[in-house]
Formats: sequence, C-alpha cells, structure tokens
Amino acid sequence: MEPMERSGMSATLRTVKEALTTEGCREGDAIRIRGWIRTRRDSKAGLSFLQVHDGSCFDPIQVVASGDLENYESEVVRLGTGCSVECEGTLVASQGKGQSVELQAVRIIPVGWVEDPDTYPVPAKRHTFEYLREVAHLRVRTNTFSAMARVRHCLAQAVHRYFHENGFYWVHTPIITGSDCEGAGEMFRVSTLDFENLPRTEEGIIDTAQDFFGRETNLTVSGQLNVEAYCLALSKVYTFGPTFRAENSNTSRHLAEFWMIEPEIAFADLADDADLAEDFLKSIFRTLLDELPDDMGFFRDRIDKTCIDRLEAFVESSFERMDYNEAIRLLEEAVAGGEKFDYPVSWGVDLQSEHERWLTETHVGRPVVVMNYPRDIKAFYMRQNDDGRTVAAMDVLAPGIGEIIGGAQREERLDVLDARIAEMGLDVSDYWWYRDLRKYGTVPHAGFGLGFERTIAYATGMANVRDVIPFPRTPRTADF
RNA sequence: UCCCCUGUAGCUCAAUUGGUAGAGCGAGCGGCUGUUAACCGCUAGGUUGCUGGUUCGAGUCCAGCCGGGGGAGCCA
Repeated sequence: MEPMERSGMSATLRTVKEALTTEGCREGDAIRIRGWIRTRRDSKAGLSFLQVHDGSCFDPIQVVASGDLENYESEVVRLGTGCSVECEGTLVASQGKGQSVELQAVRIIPVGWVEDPDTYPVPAKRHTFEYLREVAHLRVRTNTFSAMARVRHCLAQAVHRYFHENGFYWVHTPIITGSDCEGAGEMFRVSTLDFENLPRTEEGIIDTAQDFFGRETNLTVSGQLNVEAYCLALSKVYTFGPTFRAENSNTSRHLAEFWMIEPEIAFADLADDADLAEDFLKSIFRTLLDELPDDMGFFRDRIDKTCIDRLEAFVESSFERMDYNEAIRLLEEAVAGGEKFDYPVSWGVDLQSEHERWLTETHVGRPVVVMNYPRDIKAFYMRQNDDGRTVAAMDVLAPGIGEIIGGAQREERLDVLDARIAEMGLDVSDYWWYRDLRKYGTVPHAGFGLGFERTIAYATGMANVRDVIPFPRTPRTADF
C-alpha cells in the first residue's frame, strides 16, 4: 500500500492488528497507523489518549498524543469519536493498564473531521440494536458490529475453505430465474416493463413476452435445482450466494434477502448427506473458535455468555441419528409422561419448534439428525422410500436453535419423480431440464441447505438475523 | 398475515385519579487526572409519531393511520 501523499509520513504502515501483535511489530518500531477514533481522553497536564480502530482486529490501539505535538492545541484536542486520523510514532510498552503496548505519537494528522459531534449518530455510549439498524451505515463502527463483520467473514471463508479442501466446486447459480421451476415461497418479480404503461395481451393480461427476458422472471429462492445439474457432472458442488423470499415474515429469524449455502453430492444417499452436514458444521465452528478468539470473547462477555461453550460442545459432540418414526414415538412417550406441548404430536405431522427443541435439548442433549419424514409434508424432489409413506429427508437439530439444516436425498428415478410431480399438481413441462438429469446418466444424489445468517446468529448469540447482515432487507424496509 | 406490547430531548427511559414535560447517558464549555465504562461543575437541547375526537384542560382517555419490538405461521 502506498503512503498517502498528504501525510508526508515515512514510517512503515501497519494495521492495528499488526501493531498489537508480536508477529507484526516489536517495541521500539517506528510505525504508522490509520483508522477512526473511538474515544479521546485528555490530560490537561499535557497529553491525550486516542483509541483508534481500523477493523483489522477487535482491540483498538491507544495512541498517546503529547502536548508537544505542533498541532496539539489546534487540532488534536478537537479530535473526537468518529474522526479519521493517520498517526506516526513509536511502539512502546504502555505505562497504563488495559493494553500492553501503545503508540507514542510524533505526528497525528486528522484526515476526516466530525463537523458537529452532537449529531454523530454513534457516539461512545450504549445503543439498542433497534436504533443502530436505523444507522446501519455507521453501526459497523461499534464493537458489536465490527466483531459481527469479522465473524461473518471468517465463517464465509471457513465455508469456502472446507468445501475447497474436500473437493467441492463452488457453483454460481443464477440470481435471476424463470418463475415456474422453483415452487417454494413467494418470489420477487424481475421486470423492466413500464409500470405506468404495462403492455397487455388481447385478453387484457400483462404481456410478459414483451418483458426483458421474454418471459416472467424472478429472483431466486434457492439454487438447489440448478446446482443439481452441476452435481451430476462435477460430483461434489455447492452454492453460496444471496437468496430472496418475498414472504411477509416479521420475525427475528427471517430476511427478504439472505445468504444460503447448499452443497450437493453425487453417488450419495441420505446417510452420506447427514455425515457431510455434521463434518461441515463442526469444521466451520472449529475454525471460528480458532481464528477469532477476541471477537468471540466479546460476544461471550457482552452478548451471550454461553456462546463459546455452546460451540465447543457442538464441535466435540457426535450427532445422534434418529428416524422420524422414532422421534414421534419419543415425543408421544414424553407427552404420556406429562410433557406439555402447545401442538399435538402424531405420526404425519411436521415437528414444531418446541418438539425439535425437546428432542435435541432435553432428550438427547446433543445435535440430532432426524431422518425419513412423511412424504406428504415434504417437497416433490425428495426421494421416495420403499415404505411408500416417507421420503429421504433430514433436519439437523441443535441445542439452542432447533433446526439449523434441512436436506434430502433427491429422487433420481424419472418415473417416480414424474408420478410425484403429477400427484402434487405441478406442470411436468416446467421441469423439462430437471427431468433430463434423470434421463441421462442419473445417479443417487443428496444435499442440504443452510441459512448463513442463522448460522452466524447461532455462533454469536445475536438474537436477530437483522443484526448479522450488513444492510438487512425486511418487509417495508430496504434502506441504505 | 394473525395475536400481544410499544412510540416523550441525539440515545435509553420517567411523568400519581387527566392539571406548568424531567433524569441518566451522549454533546459543548470549564475543572481535575498516564487516562481507559473516568470523575466534578455549568450550558444547550422538546409542536410528547401523524390526523381527528372527548374535556375548562390531553404525554395521559377514544378512533383511524404510520413506525418499532416480541410471539405465531411460513421457512433458511
């Protein structure tokens, strides 16, 4: 990185992280750092302390500004929370408590002022997450949101690294999709038609043939169907990208725009799928614990004191496997034994959140993979089991969150798939290319979906997925 | 979409049966201090979400609308 022309500083540029770690710097080094001021504390006896952060690590660096600095009275004492600065000096052992080293500055150059500190939206005080969502462009300057950004990055890198090291290819499935192949969930229309003057057919309906793609198009609700095509040539693949649902869901676990991870493996059955899910989740959480102890320590201290213990237990545990039949039997026994649920339990119903939590938290005490669900409550593409009433679907349930992964072995037999499409009232012609995959060299294959924001929320203890994505999109909210 | 809660200073919240709108934090200024959730003093800061209604009088009661939160459903 080139030194900024205006600074005229010549000392080696370091990140705050490098300055604070022995791998990066040693005491006595002449260095230069750049960043934003979190707080300034003055000693009128003749020096000031600036806490400067640059995003490279959780801790800020303390910059000691002596009154001897030529711009001390004119500029340094006017620097406050939010100002950007470039500082040059010597790395020294700290005389105070709270940090081992600090930067004894010989030059401090203000780069960007906060013109009116009274209006700065994120002064150094406590804020509610609800308020900070209204200033999402500045909330990343807080401890919580800068830590969140690093955790998010770390987990994203861990996802890619896990798959890459295990022979998976990252497949960029389309964001814009034809409407009729995806089925699940309300979708966002993609169109360049003039809303003020919509073209209509002779029958009076909107003429989508005149739209940009010559047909109705939407934003994707899942890359699964597309990634299956690549799976049946590359063997091990995954998607990791934005996903869109136009559902009017107003909860702490839903976003209109979120990121989803969907691996797909060929020559694999449901048991292979469950094994992959277990290995994958443990791997990315292990990486997070290893690589970001400071940020995770913050989440433990200020957000959720159990988050690290929970992840440690998660990565050390072995997942229980259990058939849906068995899960229902256990739940019915629990009810007979006096356990109270809001929703009744019987074979054929989908498990409610309270049922999932009981299984994984109370009964097993570890993550649980529930497998082979009734066919009537699952999607058309899931593989029919020989019993004629279940499909090879699975959910991974984890203590503290419930369902974290949903997956299935896919129906690879064309005749069975066609029968299912017909049974569910879907138009078989919409699935022509998906059916081709079964006509030409079909193989058993399986995959699962993982919501990235829910994963981050689980890892950090953050209660709302709106606070683990930089600029959340929810019903009636698309600011920034 | 349904149920519940909620909207007062930049932020977090008070304000008795309807009777002159307050505090803490933050900000500015001053004091003090190798400080670090600093501390002490002073100052500024309000059409109580919007519209209408009841009343001598509404932050308070009523209706509608808008925004926020929690839960449910849907799901990831």
